[in-house]
Amino acid sequence: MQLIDFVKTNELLSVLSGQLSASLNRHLNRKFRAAGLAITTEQWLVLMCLWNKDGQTQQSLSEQTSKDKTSITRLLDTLSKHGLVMRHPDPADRRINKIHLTQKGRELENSAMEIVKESFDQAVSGISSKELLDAKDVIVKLLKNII
Amino acid sequence: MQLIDFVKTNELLSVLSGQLSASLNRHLNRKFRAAGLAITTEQWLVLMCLWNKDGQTQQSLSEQTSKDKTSITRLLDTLSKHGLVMRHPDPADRRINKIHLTQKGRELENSAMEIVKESFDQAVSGISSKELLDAKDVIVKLLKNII
DNA sequence: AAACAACCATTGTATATGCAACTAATAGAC
DNA sequence: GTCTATTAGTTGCATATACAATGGTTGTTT
Repeated sequence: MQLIDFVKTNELLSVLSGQLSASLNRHLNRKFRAAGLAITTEQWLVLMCLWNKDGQTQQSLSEQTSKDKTSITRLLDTLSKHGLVMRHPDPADRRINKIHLTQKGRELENSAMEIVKESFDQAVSGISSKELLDAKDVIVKLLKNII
Repeated sequence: MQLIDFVKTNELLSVLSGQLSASLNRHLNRKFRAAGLAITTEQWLVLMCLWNKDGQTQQSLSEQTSKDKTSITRLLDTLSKHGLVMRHPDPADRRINKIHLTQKGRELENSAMEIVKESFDQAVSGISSKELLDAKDVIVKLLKNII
């Protein structure tokens, strides 16, 4: 018996959502790789924050992504190593790094978002908007219950 | 703006589910630790398969948990190191390891499942059964779309 | 029986994650 | 102004994850 079946009969929605998350993660990682984009889903998530607003602090990225600030430190180490972002110390507050996209980092936006959009379109095919909105509401409620 | 808000306005249900998964993971890990149980959520998932049916192969565990068999190899390395499971080579087919719980591994079941139940009860509080079932259906549909 | 394919598990390598403890810098209280 | 609390970021450690490649083992074909 697949765990998914066990879960279905035991109401473990949360486990299912973990499988969805992991599955979509793998899916996206493979698509990025297949398209020659040397980024991971996690890196994309951080980049998306920066495409939305460049020059943010690590603390801010940590809050937006709900990742530990340690994880952000190391994700940025990798992104920096790959030449997609740079840390700029803030002269006004020397505790702070402002994170800026490089040219290379900015150039990734269109191709990466296109791949993401394709994947998400595939994921939601055959599911109505109402179903998606309702499911999203439930997930938000679950999130609020355990935060 | 929290990423969660960005996501809400952009229909990225999948990102939300990733946050739910990560959040519940952290939540459970902390509860296990607080209760003095030296296991992680991922280890619990594998142990749950074994509590359900002892003596399975790694391949089988891999399929049930939707994890790569490499991940299972290493999860079992850890579980074995901690004395919760043992690998028994199958004399009938020397490619196979049968994974068996130790006494210590069996004894964990009740306390671990109690903690999980508490957490899940907390997560679903204030959400109706219908909402949960509908959300689960949507997640299963999403999963099938990207597998 | 030999050759080939399929299968199970492991190792190498890279990435991601979070807790605890730490350093450094700023803000606030007095 | 000094002492303290808070904040931002990093490092040490343990864990988790997956792809690619490999070693053995079993099954299949001829």
